[in-house]
Amino acid sequence: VLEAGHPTPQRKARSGRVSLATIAELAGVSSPTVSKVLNRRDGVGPDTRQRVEELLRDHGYRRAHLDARVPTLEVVHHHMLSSISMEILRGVTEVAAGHGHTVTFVDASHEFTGQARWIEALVQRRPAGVITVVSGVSPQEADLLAKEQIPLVALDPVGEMYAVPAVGSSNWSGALSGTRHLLELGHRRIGVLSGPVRDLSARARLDGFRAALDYAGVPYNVQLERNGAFTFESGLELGLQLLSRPEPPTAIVCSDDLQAMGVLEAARQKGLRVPQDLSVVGFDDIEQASWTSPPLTTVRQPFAEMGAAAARIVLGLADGKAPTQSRLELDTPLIVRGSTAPPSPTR
Amino acid sequence: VLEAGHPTPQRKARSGRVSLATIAELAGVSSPTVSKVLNRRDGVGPDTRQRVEELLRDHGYRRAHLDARVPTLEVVHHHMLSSISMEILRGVTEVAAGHGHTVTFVDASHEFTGQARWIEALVQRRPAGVITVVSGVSPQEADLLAKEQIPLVALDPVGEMYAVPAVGSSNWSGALSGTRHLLELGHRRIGVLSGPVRDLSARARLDGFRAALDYAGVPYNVQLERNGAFTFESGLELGLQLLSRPEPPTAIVCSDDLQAMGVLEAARQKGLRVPQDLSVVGFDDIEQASWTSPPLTTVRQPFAEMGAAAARIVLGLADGKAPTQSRLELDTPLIVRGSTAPPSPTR
DNA sequence: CTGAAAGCGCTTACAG
DNA sequence: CTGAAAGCGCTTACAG
Repeated sequence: VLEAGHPTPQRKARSGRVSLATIAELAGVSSPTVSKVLNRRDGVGPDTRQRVEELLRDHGYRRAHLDARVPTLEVVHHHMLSSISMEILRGVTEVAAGHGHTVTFVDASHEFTGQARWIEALVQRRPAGVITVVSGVSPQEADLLAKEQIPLVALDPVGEMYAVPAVGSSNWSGALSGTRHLLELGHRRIGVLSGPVRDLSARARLDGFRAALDYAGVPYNVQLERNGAFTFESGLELGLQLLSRPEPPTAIVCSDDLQAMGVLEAARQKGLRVPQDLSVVGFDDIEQASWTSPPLTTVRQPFAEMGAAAARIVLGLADGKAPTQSRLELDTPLIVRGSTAPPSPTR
Repeated sequence: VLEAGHPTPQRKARSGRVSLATIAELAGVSSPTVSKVLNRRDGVGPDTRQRVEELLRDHGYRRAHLDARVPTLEVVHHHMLSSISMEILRGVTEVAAGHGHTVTFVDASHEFTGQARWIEALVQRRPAGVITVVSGVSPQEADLLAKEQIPLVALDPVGEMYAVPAVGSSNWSGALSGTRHLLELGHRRIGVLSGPVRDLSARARLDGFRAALDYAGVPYNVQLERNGAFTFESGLELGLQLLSRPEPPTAIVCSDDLQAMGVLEAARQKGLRVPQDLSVVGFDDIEQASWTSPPLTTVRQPFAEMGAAAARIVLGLADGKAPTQSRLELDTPLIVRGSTAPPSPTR
């Protein structure tokens, strides 16, 4: 029953949605009160708050606008790295969700026709922060983000650093401990498959390998070093090369698990048993590493944790908190499985 | 030089950004004019437009608010499927980007503390559409999305369908052709590893397998059927069971590549050579399938294409276009590699 | 082609 | 605890 004389102003229901003012009217309170409830501010009586909350819910109220600074972290990929990218994304998402942020997946590996460059589109969207995965960002891109005050963290970046905060893992120490493991088992003729030359983390792994030999007083034999890509095919091809030498290595350290899987296949093709005739060490500890035959001894990169750490740093940056260090390196433990053993005495 | 008497109102530069009014002032035009330029409406002279555009650019103008309906597709995962999820995401992203849409990655596999249920948070964000990956959505969740007019497409959903448009692949025909391939090679004692019983696509694969036998007049032997999970471990365990039988199968059809990799390992442990002593067929054609030893013969699911198709359908739905069919099935070609061969005559 | 005026959907600062 | 008033950052409808 309407009270006599009570005005019933007609709200234009734009797009069929109720406005804050409508809710206020229905609740018999003012707009500021509804606004306070909506924004979880205090200064609203418990009954009023509850009544307004109910109305808001029942009428499916949604704000008409969102702040342009959207609670989103954008994760930019230039190369898709299948299960690795997924692990990183999982880590980022977990932290982001805990802070009420959403995660946008950006594939910058190819520019789409008619699209602005990914960075321009990204800037337009005004995310709270950006995380680049594996391949970093150009100095110009970093500058643009800085100018736009969009915080950026590089995850395991390749190449130069332009003072962008970064999260990586201890590539050098990882390769060092993988190599030491082989040395301790008694190997002396150890081959190494390195990664892309322009890739700093690949370089760090190679240096860690060399450092371990050096430290153990084992002379470095360039003949046993092969440079390749982070792929199965590369591991297969270079593994075959190394194993076809007159004096083949008794162990091979790889810079990537895919490579190591290629080496496992090379050994198979050469009729060599792993680990009896050849020990193999990988890098990354992807899921498949525990399913190879034998399961792969490898250096673990904690991808989900790296994603989570990167997310925490961007989120902090967005809050005006400078990171305590410009580069965070997570630990790379050696996971010993079945692909390593002492060298056979006959070889 | 300032004109005498020209007022210089002080704009409060909130958050350091210029407002539309500031730009209008600088351009010596009114707000409506700037608004028109901004929204690419006509009714603005070319010179004026150009001047305003320049000012907008030079001052890095950004709108303070965004329409709540954001050009975003949200991809919801309940289980992470490593490289498969990544492929799907790639397909979705490519199509979305082509339509100026962004892709948000939602991990609904566990609810985070203090967070609303993922669906509530999602509804608040008002994406243009939602794609669920592999595990679908509850009827309540589907209803909520329908009520909120947020279009939904289920990618390869498990279980019931609640009239949600879906994109899948031809599971039944895929398993049929994988099995036929073995029959044509001469196999008769063929084992099968099925997937989770509640999973409709797993069921379709099992049925395709049975249909192939049936059609070829090969009697079905339940003893050679094992029910398991889509994991390496499951494949290893059940493969071992099957291969330990007094009359082991000469071939095994798997419902998943990971399972098939487990079977490969089981064969190895049993001292059986693949494909001479045992043929193995997988399902999915994940990247690793070509790196096993021998490379896996498998039924390909075109994940990126499925993601792309799902994206096209939600985008259409968001545009008010009903899909031409409620379920789209993409083709599942058989990829013949090295893990299948005629059965050895001695076995 | 342009802009004064009104309006929308909020929020803020403050008086009571 | 509540809300009238002012204000922000836009857009709309229309007069010129």
